[in-house]
Amino acid sequence: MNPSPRQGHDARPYHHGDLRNALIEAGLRLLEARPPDGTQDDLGLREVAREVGVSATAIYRHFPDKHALKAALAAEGLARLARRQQQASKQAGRGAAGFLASGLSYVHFAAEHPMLFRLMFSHAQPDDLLDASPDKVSAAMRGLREDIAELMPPGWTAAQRKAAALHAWALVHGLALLVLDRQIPADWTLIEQVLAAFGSGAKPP
Amino acid sequence: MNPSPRQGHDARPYHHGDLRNALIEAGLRLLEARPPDGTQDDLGLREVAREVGVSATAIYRHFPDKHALKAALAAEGLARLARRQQQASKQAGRGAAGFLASGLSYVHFAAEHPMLFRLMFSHAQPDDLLDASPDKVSAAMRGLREDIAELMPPGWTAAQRKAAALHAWALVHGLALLVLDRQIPADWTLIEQVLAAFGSGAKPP
DNA sequence: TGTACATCAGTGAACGCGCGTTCACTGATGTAC
DNA sequence: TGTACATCAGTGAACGCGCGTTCACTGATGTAC
Repeated sequence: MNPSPRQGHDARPYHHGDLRNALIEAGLRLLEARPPDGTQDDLGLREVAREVGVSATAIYRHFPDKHALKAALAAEGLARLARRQQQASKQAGRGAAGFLASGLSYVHFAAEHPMLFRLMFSHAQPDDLLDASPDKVSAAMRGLREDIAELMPPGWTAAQRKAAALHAWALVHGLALLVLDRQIPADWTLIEQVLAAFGSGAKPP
Repeated sequence: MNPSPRQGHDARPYHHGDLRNALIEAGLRLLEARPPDGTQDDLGLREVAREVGVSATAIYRHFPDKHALKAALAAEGLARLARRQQQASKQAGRGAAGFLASGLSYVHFAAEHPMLFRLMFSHAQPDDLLDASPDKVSAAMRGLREDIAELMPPGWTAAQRKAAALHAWALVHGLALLVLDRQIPADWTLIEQVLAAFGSGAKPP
């Protein structure tokens, strides 16, 4: 009958069994609140527990150790990036416009969630994501790669397609990190121009 | 007369007045010895002192704080990268071959000194390096940009040149970091193929 | 050449801190009879 | 409906650790006379 079984003084920001989700959300919140320059190095286990309002040791009911918690955060970030890219390219249509939208959303995501973006790639499992497919990072990348495939003339060889896909990923990834590390200004007109030139200029070597 | 004034029991790896250099070299050595995955987060002040064989507080004679020490390491790394790029492109000649050599040396440097490369960009001063010039990062980038300038058809506008320079930098930077984060294998044939295609395919949008 | 003194690079103890992880525990919830 | 018991999420104290920085100091080197 009582929807809140923790007698009255229960003001926790999560319901029974949801501490795992609450921890992930808290971790994301802390990452968002961090200075984007990467100065404040590491997300702390105790820090996340504090944010949720729970003892530090409670985390060990849901994650074997600190690394597992961070990996879960990275996975959530990758899922969100993938969702955003798919959404952007679907909305823009196929072909060059889709590629531009997808690539721009990649850089935008990094700029808006700098510390999460850094965490995603420092905790993604090492794997050849251009060939091997069914893991989370490659899921996040699939949208971008499909758009690139659409751009390529049908006569291209597999090697040319692979090189073009790598080129596109490296380009947006490099742009994202140069913006995050403040090596270039977040000049979206310029960035869009670079991506658009790549999308429209694609041709076999 | 005595070339080693520190009576006999002087087995320090540096000469009088050279502790600053010894600290920087020790820091570089420690960075080289670190796992490349970025797992071992931070270079410690005490750690560097230990490597030189000196008390931790001795560092404060030469650097105001930990950040200054790391900035000096970053500056040294940037200088080495710049030297290497200039050397590579000079040897390969001007034009597309020079660009390819310069870009490849960028990615190679990152792959060979992963933690130093990361440090360089996490401690470089935030600045617009595409326009503003006379600092250390832009010195490191100048070689690459000059090679790109050589590639561009004379009829290009300033905006097109700027976009192409950014494209080239983002491309090699992205490739470097994807390799460091093990998102792609260190497949040098493939990487060279991507850079060569970019170098030869440059044309105005 | 010898003495007095200032300089200054490096020392070592101490500070307060936050960290990840362990451990034995508490106390509410769900189940069996 | 009531009682006995197992489960299990979360607690709080404690561990050992390494960190950056401070402080008063030591002792060798260089300089002035």
